[in-house]
Amino acid sequence: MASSGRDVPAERATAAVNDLIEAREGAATLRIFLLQLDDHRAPHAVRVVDGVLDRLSSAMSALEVSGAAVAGVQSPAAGSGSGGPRPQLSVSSSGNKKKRSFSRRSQRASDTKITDTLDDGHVWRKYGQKDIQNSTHPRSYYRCTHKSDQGCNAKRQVQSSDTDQSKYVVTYYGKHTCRDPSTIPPLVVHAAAGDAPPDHAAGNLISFGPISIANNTSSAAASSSQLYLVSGSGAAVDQLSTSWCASDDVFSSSAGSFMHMDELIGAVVVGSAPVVTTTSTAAVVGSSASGMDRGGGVGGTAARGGGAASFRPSSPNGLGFVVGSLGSIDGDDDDDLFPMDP
DNA sequence: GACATTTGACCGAT
DNA sequence: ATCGGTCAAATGTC
Repeated sequence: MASSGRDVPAERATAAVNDLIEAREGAATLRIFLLQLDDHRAPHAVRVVDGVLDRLSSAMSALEVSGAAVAGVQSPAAGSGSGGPRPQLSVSSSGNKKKRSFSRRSQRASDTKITDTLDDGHVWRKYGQKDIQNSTHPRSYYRCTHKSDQGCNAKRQVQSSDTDQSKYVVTYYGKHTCRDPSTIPPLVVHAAAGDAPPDHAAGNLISFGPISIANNTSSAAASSSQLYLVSGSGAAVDQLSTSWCASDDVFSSSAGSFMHMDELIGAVVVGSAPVVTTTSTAAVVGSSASGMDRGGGVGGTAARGGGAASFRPSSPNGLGFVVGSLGSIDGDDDDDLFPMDP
């Protein structure tokens, strides 16, 4: 079958080039690390790594000749310099069914990898699948699951390898601008004397990463619902304790017990994920947060400074959530802790 | 009910 | 005309 001298598929070549690049970067990192080692064997290790780097460099320069064509790495219209995608073509309004603004392929730099797992630490949402001309396997199209809530434009295409069924050719487009809950360091906003929490909040500060709200998003669900709770009493303020939130129950490791949401009266929640849309970071959302339940609540504090806020209806005591950019939560200071998408 | 996936249709590029 | 990427309605799952 494959013995007829066919060219290496572009995607495989691209993957190979990318692997070389990554290998070289890794080796370079390792070299730096070795140079910092206080070990008599380090110089020898550095020489070995240097050799590896040389080999990699020469292999890459050899590929570079035809590599320009090979590389999806540097797609023709790759807009790294030109500011990304070319201007959107006018949306066809002729059709009464579907209209769209296209972002065509090859408009952004891509990064192709061959992996044996589809789990890359991000949560993806599949939005299409196509049979591809010279491929035996269909290609699946994914976008970051945080596209809707954070405007993350990362995408990937996944195709089973033609040569090795157990492997996938994964091509990434765009970069993640979202914050994955599992990778976010807990954000703790210490209440300074000047920006004291509201009376009833008793200094409880809760921060969380981007959330998808509903506890149903497969692997992300668990981490999405992590809450970090800082007790507001005395020295405990400086103690960060990890809390796990399942539905309405919050476990506080410092408290050593489960707390019901209702007990967290007036806690201030600071997050990075605009549950609503990225354009509404300054909106107070009481009824339309896509995932958050709605209802009335504390309001005052949570909404102060312009975080998008929504409130759980099940919380008669008015636990408030501030969702979205922290913004100038305590005044006019432009003290955003999270960069928000335009 | 909310969210994810499937799948046929649409549409721009080639 | 064909291909590939995306949309969005229908469907499935929790």
